[in-house]
Amino acid sequence: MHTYSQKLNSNDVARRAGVSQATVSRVLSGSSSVREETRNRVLAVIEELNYQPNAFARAMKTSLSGTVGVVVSRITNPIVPEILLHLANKLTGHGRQMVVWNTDTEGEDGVVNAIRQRVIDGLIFTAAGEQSAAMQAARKNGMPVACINRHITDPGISQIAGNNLEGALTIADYLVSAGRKRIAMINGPLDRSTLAEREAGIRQGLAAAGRELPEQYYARSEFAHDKFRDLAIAMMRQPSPPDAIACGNDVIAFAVLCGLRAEGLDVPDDVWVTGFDGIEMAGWDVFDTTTMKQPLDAMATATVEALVDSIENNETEPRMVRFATELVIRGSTANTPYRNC
Amino acid sequence: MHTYSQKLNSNDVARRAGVSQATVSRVLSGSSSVREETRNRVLAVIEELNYQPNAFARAMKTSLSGTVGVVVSRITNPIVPEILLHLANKLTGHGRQMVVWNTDTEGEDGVVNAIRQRVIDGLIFTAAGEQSAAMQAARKNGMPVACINRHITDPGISQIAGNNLEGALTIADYLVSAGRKRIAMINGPLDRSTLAEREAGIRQGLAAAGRELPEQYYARSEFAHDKFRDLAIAMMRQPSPPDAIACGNDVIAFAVLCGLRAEGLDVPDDVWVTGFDGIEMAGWDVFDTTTMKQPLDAMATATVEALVDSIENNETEPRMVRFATELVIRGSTANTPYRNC
DNA sequence: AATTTTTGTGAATACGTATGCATTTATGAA
DNA sequence: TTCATAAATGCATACGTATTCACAAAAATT
Repeated sequence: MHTYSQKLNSNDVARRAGVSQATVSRVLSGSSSVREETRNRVLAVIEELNYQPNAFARAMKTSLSGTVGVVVSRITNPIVPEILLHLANKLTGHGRQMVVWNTDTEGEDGVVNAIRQRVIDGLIFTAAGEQSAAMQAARKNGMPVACINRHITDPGISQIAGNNLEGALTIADYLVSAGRKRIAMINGPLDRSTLAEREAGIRQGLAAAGRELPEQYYARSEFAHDKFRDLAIAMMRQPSPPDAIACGNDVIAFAVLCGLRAEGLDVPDDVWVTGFDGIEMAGWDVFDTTTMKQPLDAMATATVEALVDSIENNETEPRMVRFATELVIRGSTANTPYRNC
Repeated sequence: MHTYSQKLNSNDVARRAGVSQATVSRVLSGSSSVREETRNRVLAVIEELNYQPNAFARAMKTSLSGTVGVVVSRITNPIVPEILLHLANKLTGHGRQMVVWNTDTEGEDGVVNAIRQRVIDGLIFTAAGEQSAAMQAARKNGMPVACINRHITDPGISQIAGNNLEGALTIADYLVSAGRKRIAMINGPLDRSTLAEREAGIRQGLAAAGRELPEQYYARSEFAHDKFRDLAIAMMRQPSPPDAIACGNDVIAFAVLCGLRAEGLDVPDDVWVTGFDGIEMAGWDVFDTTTMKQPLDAMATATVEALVDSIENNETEPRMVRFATELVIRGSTANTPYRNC
């Protein structure tokens, strides 16, 4: 038999330690100096009674909850859990919790309420949403915000992302220098800054080689596996199909590979495929996708640091960080060496 | 120019509406009866001032936060985001928020603290963890708990899962009746009830057909893509390789398919493969995996209902629900019709 | 009309912590 | 030793809500 841990408060601790409640509070928050001996006595009682400070009372006084919100657009997009994993690890390291909102299916009401009620100390955006209700609510309520893997025009907000333009330039150069003649691109919505920047990089890279991205080698659709798959099929059924398809990200590349497989085409013999992001699945044999790897771990670290500094130290200077990406060559392109200049 | 929404409290509303603070509280919580006219007047002022009740103060009084915790083992396992998506939707429908802990990399300290401090009203377990620190802490602190997609021996906890045994029996019957002669199984850790139950189902199903699962056709490893992949390769290199591999779940099946592809084997000509779960990716062309689909949406609904009832209505009777699964036949097995008896 | 019951409302209090202010104790300089 | 200064601690209060108790008014019952 056991009893639920009875509700203790700092007064109980204070009484037993022979100090005032204020001292207990000071020991816990470390805000003010407490004599070594007194501190140890209090800590011993806390240990002995198994006392846990009341998070709500603390939050009410400080207006800080220790919780950070994360807004994602589609949690089932495989890159999202990878990002969430890193964010959660970093936040845990700061003694913070993570609330997740999936705006795709939930809508934004939940986040907006949380912002207005300030039940979170700060917000991380993975989803686009420059003009989203959540972003506007955050701005209006003066809530610290950081964006990971997205660029927005507001210069007052910390933004941590990979260098998509440079990465895409490298991909274009890699494909051109490997002798690909008819390079195509399949991309997703351009209101996602990552995809827009990568497309710009591919176009720019081709132009630098005196090439271009002709209309019939370019296709774009909203974000849906089957749509990308069908675009790939349609593209390869053209009279003169491309011999390389650069995709806006790995997930698009997977869908394209599915389409090619459905058409009975061989990769890389018939056509090369490249992705972008370097998510785990890209290394699986069935995909084996050449990709541009983003350092998600470092990006998550930077994002959390920026946000936490903004929360704890009233740091107002936004941080704009671009991380270098790394070309990972795999079987979806012939195994040719490539020296990045 | 704008100002941040100034901090209002229920006293401000009360004053402006010409009532007492208690009445404002009653209007908001709906706990007690308020005259129609008074209520409307208060609501009008709330609207006018754009007042938001303070969630922390409310939480302190009621000892309820409106937040539910979800414990997952590995958020990057593709079935996890699918489950989280459904859970989040249902929780949002109940006006609740979701905190996620990924015990694989974060450890359990975060959850345990949250439990002890009661910053969450209830907890949903996706991860195993019958003997986990979090589960024990939840029990010790009398926190409402529900398990989805996992079975634990504690009969005092609501458990919602698919009928793994029946589903696996069906798979075995399907493979046998389709004429597969050498049926193998590749599985993950048996301390995951889902995998254990499915293995039992396969064995039982084979036995019912007068067959068995010989040692050389059975392999198991911890949960890691490469391990499953290598197990598949090793199994197919045997003198008399199997002509069908039943996998503990879809993700294992994906790894097996990767191994088969690496070996240059054809599916389903050389060997059939089945998964279990029916996650989205199983329908992608590169996998095209025959699987046993679990009704995750319904399962999530049942889980959240059980937990919320337990929280709000002090419902103590645990709910044990098993959902029927559905065989989805795809290209990883020859497209033979199957009549489930 | 007189009584009982119900309904609506206000005053006061408690939840558990952090912190400004006042006070005591320790420390160091003269 | 004496005084000035710094460090350590206690007292009291505020954070914003929910809720008990008391009471008045209205409704229902006799």
